[in-house]
Amino acid sequence: MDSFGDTIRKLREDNELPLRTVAAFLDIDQAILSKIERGQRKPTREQVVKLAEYFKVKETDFLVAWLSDKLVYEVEDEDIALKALQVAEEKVKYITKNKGKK
Amino acid sequence: MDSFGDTIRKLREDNELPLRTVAAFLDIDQAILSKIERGQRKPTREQVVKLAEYFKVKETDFLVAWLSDKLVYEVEDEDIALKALQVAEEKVKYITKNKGKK
DNA sequence: ACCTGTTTTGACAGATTTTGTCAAATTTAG
DNA sequence: CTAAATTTGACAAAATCTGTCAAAACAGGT
Repeated sequence: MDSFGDTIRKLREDNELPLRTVAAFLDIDQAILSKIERGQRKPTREQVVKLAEYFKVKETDFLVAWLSDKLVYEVEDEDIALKALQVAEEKVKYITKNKGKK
Repeated sequence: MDSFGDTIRKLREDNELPLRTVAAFLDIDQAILSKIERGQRKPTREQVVKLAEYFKVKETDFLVAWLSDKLVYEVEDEDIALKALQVAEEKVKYITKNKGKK
């Protein structure tokens, strides 16, 4: 069960790229990328999109990994985490179902 | 499928209380409470807890409604919203399962 | 129409969080 | 030991959050 950070670290290491190179492509300091890879910082949506492009991964896959990480982060110190996620799921289903109506 | 704001508005109106009164209990301006009820502002965790106390509702129920609202807010303009929630659910299950280990 | 109390709106401000830079320290690989 | 790569932490600018305040809009009663 890898976090987004784990994923891009593996990709970067498999391609034997230094932080510097990838960070330059993202237009940020390598310190930030280092922290993102280790889960100390959350990347922005734009950075995730760029990373998908850079590593030639389906953008949607990266976005799902990133967004779900954010959700986990948001609920993780609540013991009602699971329940909240499930209720949120129902709400989203309800909302998309009634999209455009009324 | 009510949002947290809908819920407390109904409770307040059922008890025929003006915004002023409830807002005073929360120690905020009534303008904020008005916005919270209509979903224009997100209440803080502490406010949710106080509201549960005020309306004599189980704190957990309010926290679930509140947290799930926040989650919906966070994903709602992504078309991968549902998938992200589901992945987040898996991650949370995985994390709580391995709590205290390693 | 006119009061009176309630609610909503929007401009504003202070506090907090996010997002990043930079340089120094640490780690890793020869 | 050296050189490159990575990590750490102090700091700053920008963005977001949380609230106040006063004016505008609304609702009900007389």
